[in-house]
Amino acid sequence: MSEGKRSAGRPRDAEAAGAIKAATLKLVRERGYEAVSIAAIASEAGVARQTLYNRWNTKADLVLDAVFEETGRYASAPLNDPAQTSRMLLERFLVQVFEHLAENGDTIRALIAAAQENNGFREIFRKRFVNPREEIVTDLLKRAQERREIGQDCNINMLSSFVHGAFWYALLNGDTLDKDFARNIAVEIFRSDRKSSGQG
Amino acid sequence: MSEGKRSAGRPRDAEAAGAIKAATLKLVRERGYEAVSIAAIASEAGVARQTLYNRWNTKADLVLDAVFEETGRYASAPLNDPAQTSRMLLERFLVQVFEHLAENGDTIRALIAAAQENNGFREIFRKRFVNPREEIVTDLLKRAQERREIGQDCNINMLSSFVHGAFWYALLNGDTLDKDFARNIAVEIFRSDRKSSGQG
Amino acid sequence: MSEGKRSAGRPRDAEAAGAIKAATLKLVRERGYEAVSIAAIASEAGVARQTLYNRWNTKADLVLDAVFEETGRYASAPLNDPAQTSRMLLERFLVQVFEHLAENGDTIRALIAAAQENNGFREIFRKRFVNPREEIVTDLLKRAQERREIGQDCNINMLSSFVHGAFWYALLNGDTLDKDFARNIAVEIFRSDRKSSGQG
Amino acid sequence: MSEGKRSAGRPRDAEAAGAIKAATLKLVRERGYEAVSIAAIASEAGVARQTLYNRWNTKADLVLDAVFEETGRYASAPLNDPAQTSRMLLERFLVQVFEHLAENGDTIRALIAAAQENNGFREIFRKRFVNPREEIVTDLLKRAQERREIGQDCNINMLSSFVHGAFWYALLNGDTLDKDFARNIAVEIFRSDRKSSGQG
DNA sequence: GTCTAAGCGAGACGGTACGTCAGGTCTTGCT
DNA sequence: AGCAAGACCTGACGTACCGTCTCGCTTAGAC
Repeated sequence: MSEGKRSAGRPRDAEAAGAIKAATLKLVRERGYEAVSIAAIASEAGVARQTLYNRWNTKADLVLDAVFEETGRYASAPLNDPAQTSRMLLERFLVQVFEHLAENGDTIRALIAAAQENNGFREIFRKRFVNPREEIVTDLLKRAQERREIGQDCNINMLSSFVHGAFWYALLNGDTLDKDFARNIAVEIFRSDRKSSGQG
Repeated sequence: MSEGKRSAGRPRDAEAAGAIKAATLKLVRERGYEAVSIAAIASEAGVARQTLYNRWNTKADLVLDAVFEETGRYASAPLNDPAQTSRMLLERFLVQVFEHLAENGDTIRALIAAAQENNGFREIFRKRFVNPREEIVTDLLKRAQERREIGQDCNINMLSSFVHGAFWYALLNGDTLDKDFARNIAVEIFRSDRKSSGQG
Repeated sequence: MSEGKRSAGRPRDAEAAGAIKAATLKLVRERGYEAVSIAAIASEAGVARQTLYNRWNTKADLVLDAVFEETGRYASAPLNDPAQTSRMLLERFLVQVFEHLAENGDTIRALIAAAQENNGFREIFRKRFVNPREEIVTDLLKRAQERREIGQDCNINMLSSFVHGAFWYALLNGDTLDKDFARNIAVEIFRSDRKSSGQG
Repeated sequence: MSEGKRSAGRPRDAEAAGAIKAATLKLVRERGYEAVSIAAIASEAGVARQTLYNRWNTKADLVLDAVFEETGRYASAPLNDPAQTSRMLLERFLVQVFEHLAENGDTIRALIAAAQENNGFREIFRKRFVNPREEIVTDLLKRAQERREIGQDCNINMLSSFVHGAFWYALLNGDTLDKDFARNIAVEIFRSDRKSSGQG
């Protein structure tokens, strides 16, 4: 009863979606986003080209879906572990993200690129990818504020932008995202002695 | 000594380069990077398509050149004005940048996207575009450190990444880059009371 | 049994082939073989350029097909009319051929030219165009030999080469192929008093 | 006095013409007429492309010149040797021609092809190549007629067309032109017993 | 000895055509 | 109504030639 009236006609092949997403991820990782054609994905998945068009509007949609299949389920309960400092939690979060990017960075970069060339896709990408991750960090920072690990009038959103911006900037410019980088971000966000007057 | 020996053969049409770059900028602004074909640029410039291929290897090269023609010469003596706080100088720099991006943001976004799809171009883009701007901010921050406006052991490069990352992130996600945003960045970078302990 | 199993997928547009061949013939007749581009044919036929590439490998293949469409079905039952001398039959055949060439001579010349520049095409042209016509003449000459209208040890193939050679030579050199020419060929092939000794 | 007033300016490089023609022949023999570009000839000859345009209007003109340089000087005094039958003389002439074609056949075929695509060139080709060779055969046949080796009312021009037509036809269709073929042509042209009535 | 006219090497230029590729739509018969 | 297959239209790509042009340099005879 849950799904209302099943529409007439042949139902969609249940295995097709999985095969297509798997093929998409495989090819995008191997060759890069731009070098992969829709025909190549269909062929790799053993599926007719039209089947892709039946389910996704654009290549970007499809790749986004494929990446999320794998990616959507990360993220981690322990980010509000009260036994840890917020700095430690942020660092741990970033290490997780960077590990994910070690494998998927090129694909993500391609998605960011695709988002620049298609406003509709940029919205989808923002909603399904950017915003959820942003929320994780702003939540973390809010708790830090509650726990007095960070100043009351700090601009949480701006700090979040610093965090994400820093690694987007690095990612897009080809810098390596390693544990040091994660720690350095966390350190600098939570630094108390930014102003030298604190030392006088 | 100026230009060495002129190579043999008919010299390149001096006006063509200008016309091509102008046409490129015009079309990229009107239609976006991906929607502009080489043929369209050639036609707009009143030039044979082959002439473009004679001078640039890829569309990205050409657009980069065209953008730099206009863009390379901004940037601002007064960033070391000793009568101003570094926070004010940073804010002023960001306002300048954002004004430039108001017109060229779409093109820059397209270039960043193109850089993700072509490693060679990413290097060029980094050298000719990213690094110079980064240097402006790190220089500013170093002087701030010398003037004790910022802590001695702050990570200058990380703060610079925060600055650039913040507005790249906003730019790529479709946020507006206005004067408030510029001020907020500067405020947060130079905040003294980040840690709540400063209030205890 | 007629056409075997129809292959999957959308069938080829049945009208397209006709339109394309008609356009091809029209343009080749108007402008000559070399001056006709594939794009022009496609445009004249109201069809995408790619459609031509889907069906024919080269312009020569296409033109050959187009010419044969019109040309393949001539040729004439009455060439073994026993009430006529072989000389008359040959003359009548040549008149038919020359009438066809009056309209298609330029196209045929272009095909012969194309055959010189492409060995594969020369083979096709020979099989589909040259050999069938040659056979008509050799058959006629064989019957003439059986009917004692021509010497028993005459070299039929050589005489056939004389016939076709004579009008190819004329065609390719721009001479007119009229009824007189047809008659003169037939007369000379069947001449009894070639050697002056026959007059002594 | 012979060559009128020499025009002012730098005289044409005397060696260039030779080098260009040699390069032309070499490349046309190696690659075929259509596959050779003017740029390739210029490059092979070590000469500027414009130099070719200064001296020849089209590629066909150039190739024609190049072939004639080598070819114009054949042909043979002994074709009126009174001690030989005309049949023998014709055979000998054809053997000479076929030997020449063994090396230059492809080039000649290309020229014939080029003549079909350019009326102006066809005229030149006819005057400088076809007619002289035709005259050799018609002269030979006229002498044969005077010597009563051939009937008085034979159509000399038609027989000449048979001779040239036969080997053009063979050449253009890719048949081999060997000594047997030469003999068979001569035999058939001079056959006395064409009509079987001659045997009755 | 300049002057002048032309050829030359080099190579850019406006064109035109090529053959390929990809995207997105459509039309079949089959499931 | 979805699917496999594949033809179709559109339009961009990068390459190859063509014939013309524009440079700076060279080569001569004319003045």
